[in-house]
Order: sequence, then structure tokens, then C-alpha cells
Amino acid sequence: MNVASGRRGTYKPGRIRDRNLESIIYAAEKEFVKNGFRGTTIQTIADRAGLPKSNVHYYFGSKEKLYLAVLNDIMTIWNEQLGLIDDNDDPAVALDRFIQEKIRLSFAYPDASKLFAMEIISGAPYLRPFLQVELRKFASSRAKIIQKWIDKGLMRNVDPMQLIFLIWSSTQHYADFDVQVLSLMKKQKYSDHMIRDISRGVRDMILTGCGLSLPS
Amino acid sequence: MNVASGRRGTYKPGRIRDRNLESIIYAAEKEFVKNGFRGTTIQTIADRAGLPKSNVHYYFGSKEKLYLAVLNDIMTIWNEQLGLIDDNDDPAVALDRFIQEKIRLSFAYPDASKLFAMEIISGAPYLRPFLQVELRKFASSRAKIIQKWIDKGLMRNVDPMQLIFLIWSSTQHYADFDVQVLSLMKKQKYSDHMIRDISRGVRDMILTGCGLSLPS
DNA sequence: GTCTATATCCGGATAGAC
DNA sequence: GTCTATCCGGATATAGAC
Repeated sequence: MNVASGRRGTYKPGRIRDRNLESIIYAAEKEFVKNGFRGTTIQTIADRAGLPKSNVHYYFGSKEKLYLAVLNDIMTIWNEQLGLIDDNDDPAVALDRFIQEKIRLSFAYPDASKLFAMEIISGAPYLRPFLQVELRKFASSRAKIIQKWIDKGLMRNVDPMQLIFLIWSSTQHYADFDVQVLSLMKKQKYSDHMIRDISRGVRDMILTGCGLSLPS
Repeated sequence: MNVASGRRGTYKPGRIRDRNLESIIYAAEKEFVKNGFRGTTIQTIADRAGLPKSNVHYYFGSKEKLYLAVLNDIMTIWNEQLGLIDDNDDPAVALDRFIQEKIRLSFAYPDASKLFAMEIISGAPYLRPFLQVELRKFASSRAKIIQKWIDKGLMRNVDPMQLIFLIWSSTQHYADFDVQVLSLMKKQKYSDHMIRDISRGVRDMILTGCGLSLPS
């Protein structure tokens, strides 16, 4: 016993802790997507993470704090792509880059996209401040850029906010509704080939809808 | 007491029952959207419906049966609009009608749309059979019609399934993510004017994306 | 047909052993 | 730092009074 407790000292402090934190967050994300905040039990999260239930309380204090930690993780991923449009760019190039990046994130982190969607659909009880501050700032600055392109006659006269919503909805759809999409396509999972097809299709449809085409 | 129980006989049999069934389903839909299936308690449903808890059990037997009844109600609404494309129509006219009807339903029954979305996002534990049978049949028949239009050179060469997904996602977005959309537009609720704008915008964007325009 | 009372179980959270 | 044992509130469901 002395030996065992002594060995703990030989581990880099924080190693186990970091590993546990990460596996709990990962497990929590999956469970919250499946059952929602209230419907998820700490026991199933702990089971999925391979830890005893009280470890989760030890690391995160409460279910609500854990949920917020998961959302925070997701918002971090999200924020990585917030700086992607520049109004000096050609609109077709800039929109293409934005759409491709959004699709890449959707396929790379489908559970993040799903949990965000569920939170908004169920009334955004935890993300309302984020919507009203960061997201509003982001959306209105991008809308202004799009409006400038329209004013310069570089693209069709569309409502900029509607264009943003269209990009968001059409790209997220493949992550959030993957069960439906895959079922209708009679596939088990997305292949690289499908992802490329989808990527191209969404991009072409939206650019064409804006009266744009990529410079070749 | 005899008088009271006697009066019951003067009510049309089924009247109270029908009213109660309806208000329970209505209340359940709202609660399931807010908290998911597991996170919803029968007590809150009963409170919202203005009935004692055991009445819910009396009418529906179990929480799961109630959930299925709600989903069934939603699928009925959904099926009302399943027959809306005809391949003899002009594609612009037919797609316009389909999009308008989808948007109308989204704004008329936002909770139905939301609950459907949550069910799919969380893995479609109850609607998987529906996806694999009815919805697959519907989608592939519509895809065939779109493909015929393309073959006849009536519209741009797009992936028909992708077009269907684009219509679904862009129209549902305004119902499912209403909290986000309204927050970004700094509005409390959708006005008739906004709905018309959105309707036109989505329609124009998708038709233009398909290389179509409505006959004037 | 309707509601009150209750049985049974399970969840989140904590205290305290190790 | 980690896990076992436990408290307590609240959930579904039912039995039975009215």
C-alpha cells in the first residue's frame, strides 16, 4: 500500500487528471446528445468514461457545471473559424472558404454540432448570453461585409442574414441529421467521397444562388 | 354527489375525453421539446395540461406511449404535404409550391418541427422505422422527378437528394432555431412581414441555385 | 371515469474511508 | 487524490377510494 501510494508520486502531476477530464467531457458530450441535459445521468457518463460516478463530481462539482464545460469546449472549436471572411476578398472565394470550413467542422465534430443544435432547439437555456453577445457581433459584422459586396454589384441582391442562415443550416444539416441523411442514402457512415460530393454540391448551389462562380 | 355524477351523463360521451387527450398531447409536445424524452416528467405535462398526474397514465398508459402518440400526431401533419410535386409541372412552379408549403408548416407548427429534429439528432430511437420506410419512399420518388427535369434540360444539373436536403434544412432552420434567428434579428417573435420576406428569400435563393426562375 | 395515496426505484450530491 | 456508502428528493407507475 505504501508502495502503491508512493508510485503515484512518480507520475507527472496532472497527467491522469488531464486524461480523466478529457474522457469525461468526451463521454458527457455523447450522452447529452443522446438524452438531453436532464435525461442524462452522471452514472452513464461515468460508465462511458470508465470511471466511478463520484469522480465526475470530484472533477466538475455538478452536472450543470459539467454541461457548461462541454458547451464551452464546443464554443472554442466554433470560435476557431470566426475570422474567415474578409471584405477585400472576392465574394466567391471568401464564401467558398467559409462554406468549406463550416462543412469540415460539421464532419469533424458532429457531436459538437448536435449538442449545440439541441441546446438552441430546446430554448437555449444556457447559451442565450452567447447568442446575444458573441454570435450577434459575429453575424452582424459578416452581414455588413456581404452587404458591401452587394452594394459594389459583385453579387446578387440577397438578404445578408438570410444568406448566413442558409449557409449555417445547409452545412449543419449533414452533421445534425446524419441518421436521416444516411438512412435515405442507404449508407452506414459518410465516406470521404460522399463528403467531397456534399461539399461541392452545397458550395455550388449557394454560389449559384448568389449569382457567383469561382474563378478558374 | 348523485346530482354531480348524474350531470356527467348529460355531457356528450367523449367530449371531455377528447379535450383532455388533446391538451395532454399539446402539453407533452412542448415539454418534450424543452427537456427531451427522458428529461420530461409526467408531472410537468399534467400541470401544463391542468390535469392530475394519473390522468395522463390513465389516458396513455405510459410515458413512452404518450411520446409515440405525440410523434404520430406530428407525422400526420407531415404526411399532409407529401404529395406536392408532380413531374408534369414546371420545375420552378413545383419547387416553389413545395418550398412555400414547407415554410408554412414550419411556422404553423414550430414545436412539431422541433420535436422531430430532436428525435433525429438524438439518434432517432423511435423514428428509425419511419425514416427507413415512408420517408425513404417519399424522398426517392421526389428525387426521381427532379432527375427527370434535369434530364429534360429544364434545370441545372444538381444532385436531387442534395436539393431535397437543402430545402428541408433551410426551411426548418427558421422553426427549429427560432431562438437563434430571432436573437440575431433582435426580434421577440416572427411577424407576418418577416415570414413573407423569409419565404421569398429562401425560394429565390434555391430557384436561382437551380438555374430556375418563376414565370411571371 | 377520475383522482388520492403509495410502492418502488433511481438520480444527484456528499461524507468519509482509503 | 480516489472510490464506497449513503442521504434524500423526485420519478414512474399502480392500487384502490370515490
